Amino acid sequence: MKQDKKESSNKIEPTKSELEILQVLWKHGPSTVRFVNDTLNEQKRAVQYTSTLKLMQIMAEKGILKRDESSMKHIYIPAVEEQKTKSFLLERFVDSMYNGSASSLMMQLLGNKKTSKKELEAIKELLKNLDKE
Amino acid sequence: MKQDKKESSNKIEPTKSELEILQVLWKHGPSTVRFVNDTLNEQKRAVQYTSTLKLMQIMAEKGILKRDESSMKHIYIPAVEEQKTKSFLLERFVDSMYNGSASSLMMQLLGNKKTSKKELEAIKELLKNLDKE
DNA sequence: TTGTTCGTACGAATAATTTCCTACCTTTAA
DNA sequence: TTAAAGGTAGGAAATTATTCGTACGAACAA
Repeated sequence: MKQDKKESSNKIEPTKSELEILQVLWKHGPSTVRFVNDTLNEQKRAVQYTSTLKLMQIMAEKGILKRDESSMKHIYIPAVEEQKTKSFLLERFVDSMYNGSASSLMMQLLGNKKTSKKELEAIKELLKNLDKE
Repeated sequence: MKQDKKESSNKIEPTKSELEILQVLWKHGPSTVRFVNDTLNEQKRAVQYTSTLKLMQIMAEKGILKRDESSMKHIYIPAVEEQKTKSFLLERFVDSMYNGSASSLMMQLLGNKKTSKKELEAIKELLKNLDKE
């Protein structure tokens, strides 16, 4: 039995705008276009309703989103789990920017002025615990 | 005295292709278009010389690259230091993907199957040392 | 000197992404 | 029953990014 249904290609390659939409869906769960559009306008930038609609339709076509058409107001939901997608994107980022070296990225993170003391502490704590295993 | 010269905007927003070119320059230092193009063709994908030329010219216009035109073969060099650019891009990535939480990213990294044992060890080591300070 | 090779400049074609207009249907309140 | 509000679909336009053809000058070997 095949694993995937009908996605022509199962590449997860969200564009910048698509990622913004995914953020909203990840944060708030399955949503209508109206909700996503409102949220984008509040939190990001002015964008026309039909623009968001179109984009989400395209994402559904591509297989990035699934949608429930049972009611008139379609409900959209990410086709792939948040963690899986983020893992993939992170991996790609590390590969292209740090030649695949996670520890290089770490170094950068630790040296980054923008990473707060609190964050640093949290990271240290995290690793300390991990070390005990 | 102003800090910047004539760059209309000093936003560092390299596109995907531009990033590929930056990688080459970061790795090999100031280079000619010919060298960059050859490297891309060897290590990445088939691309015409004039395409790489055009892109690098555009990058120079944007202020992403500087160039030395003293000899016929122009020499290109990144306008911003590797670390600075990488820091910026990493920060943006963390902000958009992990809501600014570096430790969240860490967690992801540690849970990622693709992060090798060796990498994990290196990271632990890194943090262990950092902890002593 | 002459032709071949290698370089830049620049315009335009193509591709990818994003935006929005228009048409038309459904729901709802008057 | 009708008008207004709110939905979807789809095409086309606008924007951004990428690719490459053509023109032409400089270097160099024959």
